[in-house]
Amino acid sequence: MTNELEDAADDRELLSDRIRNALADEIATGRLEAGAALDEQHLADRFGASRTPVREALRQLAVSGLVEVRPRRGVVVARMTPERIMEMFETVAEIEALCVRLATYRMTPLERSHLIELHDASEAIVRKGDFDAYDAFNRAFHEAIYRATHNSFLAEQAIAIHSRLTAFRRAQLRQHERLDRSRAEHEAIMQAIAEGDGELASRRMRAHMLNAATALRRFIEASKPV
Amino acid sequence: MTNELEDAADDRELLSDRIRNALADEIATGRLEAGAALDEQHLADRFGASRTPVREALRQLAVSGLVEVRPRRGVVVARMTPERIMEMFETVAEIEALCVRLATYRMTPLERSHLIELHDASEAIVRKGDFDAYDAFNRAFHEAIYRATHNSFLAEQAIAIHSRLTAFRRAQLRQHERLDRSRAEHEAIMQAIAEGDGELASRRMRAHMLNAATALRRFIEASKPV
DNA sequence: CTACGACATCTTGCATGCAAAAATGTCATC
DNA sequence: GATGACATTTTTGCATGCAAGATGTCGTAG
Repeated sequence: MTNELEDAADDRELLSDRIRNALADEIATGRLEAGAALDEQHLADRFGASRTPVREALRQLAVSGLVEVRPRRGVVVARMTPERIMEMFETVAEIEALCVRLATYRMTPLERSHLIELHDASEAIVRKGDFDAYDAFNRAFHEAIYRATHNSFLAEQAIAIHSRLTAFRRAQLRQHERLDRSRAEHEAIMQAIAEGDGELASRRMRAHMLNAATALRRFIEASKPV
Repeated sequence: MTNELEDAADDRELLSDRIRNALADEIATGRLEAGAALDEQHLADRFGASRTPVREALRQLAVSGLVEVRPRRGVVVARMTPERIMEMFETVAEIEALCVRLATYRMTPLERSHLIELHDASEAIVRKGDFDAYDAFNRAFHEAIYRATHNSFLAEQAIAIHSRLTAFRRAQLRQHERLDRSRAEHEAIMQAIAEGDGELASRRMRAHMLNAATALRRFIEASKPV
């Protein structure tokens, strides 16, 4: 009778939602790798549920693009081409750029000081070379910017798209010098924000994100010697 | 045994997908109005299906934000506050602005001439005051720009967000002078594209979208004398 | 007349059942 | 050894069943 979700958080939360969240997390973190088949019965057994909530979860994941449904032929973790990944990175870069521009003009002093705090704390993380901690910080940093746009719809969209790249970003950030550069780029963005120059912050953010993408591309090409 | 989907397109398409598409269309066009309850059994009867595919469709619509699921209390068509609508408009405006900037720099001559053709044809539509035709043209115009970014992921996101505003845009465009102004704004955007000035095209597109939003806001405030 | 609560009804959430399509395996033929 | 027809197994797509939670009604107490 034991299953992974048995003592999960809230009993009022729907089973299908918990399964969806669990799978989304596994896909985002890369524990479920691209192309992996998601057998309904197998997942149902794994989560101690029936196929119905599993199916609902899979259909929902398909809408957010994390899995691919091939009618009557099963569901697989979304398999993305390098081109598509680069497209996603460019999109995220542009959205981050526009978020930071709006945020620069709209953030409250409180939001600004919170962002500075976050950024300052990241120095210690970089020094320790703690990839997981930097990952968490990075997410917090970018989400703080999204929220500072004072446009919650935009923030939601940004978070959704950003999170779809999590799996790739993790791989890419596991390089020490990239961690260093990432923080330096954040520093430059912070400066532009401090000066109230949204356009400059925007350009720097775009460059920051595209640098990350380029680092990733190199990483992919290096590890896949076709 | 008659139901609305009986002679629908492709027999290989999943029932749940057809139901989802049908509902998405009804919500986008406003035939199903915000706040309307979506009873599973009722919809199942309406589509000549059982509750299972209906439930799958509803859950998927919830992910794309068209409906709201209140656990154990049913599903309703997403009810949006004026603030949220304005947020959505701003988001769309910014995304359109970035799309047209990228498109200006990347579109092929073929894409450019296609866009010009579309724009030219819209003059007759405005003269006739054919709202539905202009609606269709407008969609085609904007989607042509999305595609011209040569970033299909971005284009998909843009289409998804744009379509969520369809219901509101329709209401807003049913004013003759707005139709006229809309075309004039397109004209200005086309000019910037022709000059290869992506930044200018971007600013004009943002203004164009925000004008539409402002027109809508007036419309809403006028029709809701609280 | 309002507030409260027991009861009845309706709806949802999930499990299970079943038919059809797809995948897989078997075996004969070339 | 490769190929293809056919049987078997597996898996999906959808229908149905049932229990628990939500909602509505009505009677009674205050």
